[in-house]
Order: sequence, then C-alpha cells, then structure tokens
Amino acid sequence: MGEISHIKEQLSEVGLKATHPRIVVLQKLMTSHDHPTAENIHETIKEDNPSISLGSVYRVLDVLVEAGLIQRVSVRSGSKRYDANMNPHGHIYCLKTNRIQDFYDEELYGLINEFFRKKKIRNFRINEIKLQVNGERIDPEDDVTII
Amino acid sequence: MGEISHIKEQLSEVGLKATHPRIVVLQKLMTSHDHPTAENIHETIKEDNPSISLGSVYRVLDVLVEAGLIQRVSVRSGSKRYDANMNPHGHIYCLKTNRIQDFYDEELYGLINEFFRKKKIRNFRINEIKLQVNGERIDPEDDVTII
DNA sequence: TTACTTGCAAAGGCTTTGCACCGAT
DNA sequence: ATCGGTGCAAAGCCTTTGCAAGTAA
Repeated sequence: MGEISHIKEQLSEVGLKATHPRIVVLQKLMTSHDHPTAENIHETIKEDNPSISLGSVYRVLDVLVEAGLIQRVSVRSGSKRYDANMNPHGHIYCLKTNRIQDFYDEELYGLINEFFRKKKIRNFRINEIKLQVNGERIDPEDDVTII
Repeated sequence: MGEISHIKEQLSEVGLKATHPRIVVLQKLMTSHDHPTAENIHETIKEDNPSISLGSVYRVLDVLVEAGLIQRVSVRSGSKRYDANMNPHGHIYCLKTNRIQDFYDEELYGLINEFFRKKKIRNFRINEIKLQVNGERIDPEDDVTII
C-alpha cells in the first residue's frame, strides 16, 4: 500500500497520470527481475486486474519507456522485453533458457566509461552504452554468478 | 566474377549449396556496410534478380546466420538487420537516422575480453559479447568517428 | 537422381491504432 | 468539466511456412 503511493509518486514526478493500468504494470515491473514481455505482464496482472487489456499494457509500456521509468531490452527472441532497473548494468542472455539476468561490475563499467570519456567521438552524442553477454547456462535451473 | 567464386567457396566451406539466391544475398551483404534489413536486401537485389522472392531472402538470411557467415543485429527499429562483418566489433546506433555503424577499438576490446577472462563466471558459457552505443549524430549526413 | 531449395501466397506472431467510453486531475 | 487514457477489436507490419516445382551436387 505504501508501495503503491510510491509508484504513484514516480508517475506524477514524470508528469503522468497515475491511472490503474500504469500503477499495476509499473509495480509488476519493479518487483520482478525476469525481464517479462508485454504478454507475460498481461498474463500475470490479469488475475487481479481482469479489466486491463493487452493493448493497454502495450500502450502503458510505451509511455513508461518514453518517460524513462523503464527500458526495453531486445534479445534474439521474438518479443521485446522490459526492465525497471534503470541503473547502469549489462545483460546476460541465455540462448538455451531465454532468461535474461542483469549484471553490474564497477570495475568493468569504470573501464568502459573512462574509455568513452577519453576518446574523441566526433559527430555523436552518446545516450547509453549497452553490454550484452550471450551464451548458455550449464545448468538451466541455476543462476549465473560473476565473482 | 572472381568475387563470385569466392562467395561460392565460402558457402561450400560451411556445407551449403551455392544457390543463386544465397550467392546474391551474401555478396550484397559482403559489399555493403549499412546493415540492411531483409526488405532492403530484397529491394536492392531484385533489380538484377527479379525472380528472387522476399520469402527466400528471409530463408537465406536464416541459413547464413545459422552457418555463421553473417550475423543479426537487433536495434530499436522494427526489423532485424544483417551484418557480414564477423570480426569482433561493436555498433554505434543513431536513433535519429536509424543508421548503424561498426566500430572497433583494440584497447577497449582488450579490456573487455581480459575482464571476462579474469572473472570467474559460474554456470555460463560465453558465446559473444555485444557492445552497442546508442545516441544521436549531430550532423545526420556525416559519419561518426572515434579517434 | 535425389535431397535440398525456391517462389508463391497464405498464415502467423507481435504490436499498433481508431473509436467511443471512462476517469484522474 | 476537461483532456487524456482505456477497452475492444480490427488492422498493420514483419516474418515464417506449406506446397508444388525447380535445381545443385
């Protein structure tokens, strides 16, 4: 409940009306780390919110991306996937299980950022730097860990 | 002409029949650096090869990717795009023009590779590491250069 | 010759959109 | 009360696929 008012705040902070579909979709994304598709989200939320249509989920996701509250993640798979983690981080994508796992390493991101800060890049304003590591889990059930 | 026999060799080296659509599509990709979509490729080649269908272009692209002769590049834009540059490299994607430009820097790739070689990654076999820099060109007509 | 590939056109999956109604501010 | 958001269903875009005919090896 306190959570929901926090979600509402986030929405109005970026100038969006705190409508029911927006609150539900954003909350779902902020409390899951599985990078769901629009359809995944619809499936999950419709149990408690049967009136929210799939079309609205798509529209809400577009608006949230546009507002910078969530981001789209593109992988090989068919559908676009969504992520409410807006801190800098990379994605580990498993081609076997189709799972996406966030990862962040301060040292690595330090290196990459420093590289682009030092280099002269002509005719381009950098928005974001995306790092994606593709491969396969050995044990599909287990998480990947970077030590 | 000597080019075409080189293309045919590449195809048979990976065990693919050197059919006309495959030769034409692969040649187009190897001589362009604009990361075209399936439809772009079809448009370009159909002037000289009116019988090659769009469906076949899609099938040929799938086969070439599967064989490791080309790679798919996913960006925000609607369609998948293709790249015959199989050397390690990153992509600079301009949201304004939708253009993709390859880039490679030995130092940066050295850092990233060394990072992943040194770190212990549990439960994952890395296939490829993708680096994509999103942003906007200042002059949409001009190339981006990294010095 | 034989198994694979293609052209064609239809089907499929994911996403967007028009419209009338509804609701947050 | 107003303007923007939503549900619904239809349309749209990109891609895949079944089948009969064609072709590289």
